[in-house]
Amino acid sequence: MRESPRRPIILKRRKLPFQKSESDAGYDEADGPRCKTTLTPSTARCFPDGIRMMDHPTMPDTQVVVIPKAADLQSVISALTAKGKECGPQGRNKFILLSGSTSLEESKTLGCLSTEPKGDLKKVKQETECFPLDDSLTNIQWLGKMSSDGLGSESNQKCTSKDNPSDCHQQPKAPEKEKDPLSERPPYSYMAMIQFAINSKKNRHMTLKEIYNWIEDHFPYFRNVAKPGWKNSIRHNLSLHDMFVRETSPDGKISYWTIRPEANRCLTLDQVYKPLVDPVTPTCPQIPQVGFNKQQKRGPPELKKVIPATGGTERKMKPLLPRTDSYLVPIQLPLGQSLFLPSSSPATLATPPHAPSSSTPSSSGASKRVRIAPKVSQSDVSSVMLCASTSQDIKEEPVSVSVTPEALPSKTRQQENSSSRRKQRLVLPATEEPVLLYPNSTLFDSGVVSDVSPFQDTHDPEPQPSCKPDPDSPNREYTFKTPIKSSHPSSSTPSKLPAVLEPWRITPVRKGGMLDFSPIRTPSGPQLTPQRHEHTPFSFNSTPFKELPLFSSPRELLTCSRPSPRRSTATCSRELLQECAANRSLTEGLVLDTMNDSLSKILVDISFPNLEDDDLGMANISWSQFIPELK
DNA sequence: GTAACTGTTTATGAAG
DNA sequence: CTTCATAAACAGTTAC
Repeated sequence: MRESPRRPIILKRRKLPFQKSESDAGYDEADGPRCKTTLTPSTARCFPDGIRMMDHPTMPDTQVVVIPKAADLQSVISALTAKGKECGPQGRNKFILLSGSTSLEESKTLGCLSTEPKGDLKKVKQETECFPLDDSLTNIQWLGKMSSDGLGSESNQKCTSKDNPSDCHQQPKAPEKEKDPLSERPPYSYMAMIQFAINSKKNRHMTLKEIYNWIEDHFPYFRNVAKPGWKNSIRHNLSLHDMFVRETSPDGKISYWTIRPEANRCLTLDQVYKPLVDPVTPTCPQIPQVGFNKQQKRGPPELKKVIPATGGTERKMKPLLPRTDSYLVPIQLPLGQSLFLPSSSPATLATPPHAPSSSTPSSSGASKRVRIAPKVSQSDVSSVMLCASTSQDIKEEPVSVSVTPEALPSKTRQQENSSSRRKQRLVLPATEEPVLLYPNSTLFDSGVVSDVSPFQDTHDPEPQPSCKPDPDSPNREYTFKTPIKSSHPSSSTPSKLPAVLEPWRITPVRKGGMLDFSPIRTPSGPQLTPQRHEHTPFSFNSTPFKELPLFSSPRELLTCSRPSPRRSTATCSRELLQECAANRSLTEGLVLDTMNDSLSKILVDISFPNLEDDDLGMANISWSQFIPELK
């Protein structure tokens, strides 16, 4: 490496301490009084009947909101948004949304809503819906009232739109920059630019060449200034990040790249580029939303840093990171026993005893670098993925759909058997799409039991059709990624903390093609099938996710409200899970905390499988009844 | 066969 | 310690 890479602005740290930082207060000075967290009639504005809100027992800034199924989610979100705004950063501005049905059968966490004091709500989205998200929700413009006319500088917004005329309006022409846009490197990371490129297409897939072209077209720097190596970097990024999925055309002749829908925030260039109206005024609405996280403390200085010394009048980019800066944090809702029903699904808390250490990247000991796992065929990979990616990068944990060798095209199989280094597996055409086994399983041993062998070929004989995303969506079969992406941390940007080590993060697949991000573990039932490993269709092992402040367990999260060291959580987590299994008193979920991040989407979905048998009627039950802790 | 392209992986360093 | 950029080796594919 001869030259130090210029770190894109977006690379600014996004990670946030889970606990609310006092420094955050710096952004809300303009806001009204901090609201007291307790829900009062004044704060509970216009919520449809049946909505229950309660303060989270341990998270001072969070409230649990139970929304009747019939309720209009959007209106609720709007109301919550308003409420969050009122509350300001010190108030309860995060909401765990639980959908409540007349019975709890379908109750689930819809997501978590985090609001910003500034009022630009972090939207909540029912991520069980198909991806990619509708632009209305994924559009980040809400983040900062941005106007696309500020697109600027580097993004010369040339409307190339050969493929996508819509790009023209999507990426409005930027005022010509005075500054020699041709020689200025865009402040975006390759990952971001790739996303911009891919998202600029309606079908959201692009060939490598198209990506090159798009980038060159929109960022002349790469055409005119950058060394040829930038293409290598593009390829590298495509391969490296889980969010990018390579697919081939039905005829197998064309290879194109897509973004995993659940990881796709549908970022487009105009969405992240915003002029800084008043560079010296940190009160810019966007600022609070910038995912500067730790750097937020420094606030303005950081921001200034990204302002061109010469220009100074505009912020080069909206510090919205396409990756996950969001914080998916596990939560656990203490629930009455009644909520725990014997699982009809393989979901289980019965985490097989395993030695997480063996698969833990950190377990490599002193080795600074995580070694890449040995090449394994995809079919051998049994990894568990939790998918809750929200960001660009969310660095998704590998999703692993176990594919039987038979399911692979012969060619692919041959490659697997060959000594070829090429490990990537293409997304298969829908017709060849591998099916999941045990779709309901929420726990995949393989991932968990890494000590045994994460690469064991499960050879699950019976594929399951469930969890089949839109056939046209890249969302199908993420498994055919390289092992590095799909199962183990390895690479120049090593993935950390394999999801498999944290069973509580495992997401079951829900039938009907809907994603179910529920990490909830139900007591292991008879269905617990040890062989079931890898079949989560989506995994969130992309970078962002890895960045999440992880808790060894939801309990830890709730009780500690602090980030815990990532790498030493496996054991604890397992123990906790076992404990949970024992007392059946916990419901776990993930909370995506976007409070301090740019992330706007909530990808949390906690489901309560098998509650249909439960007699509880949500409509008639107050959470406080079975969640005493929630007062 | 060869070059070019594409994709994967490893390695390293800067910045935060 | 993490994230990202960069470089490069290497392998598979494709076009000529």
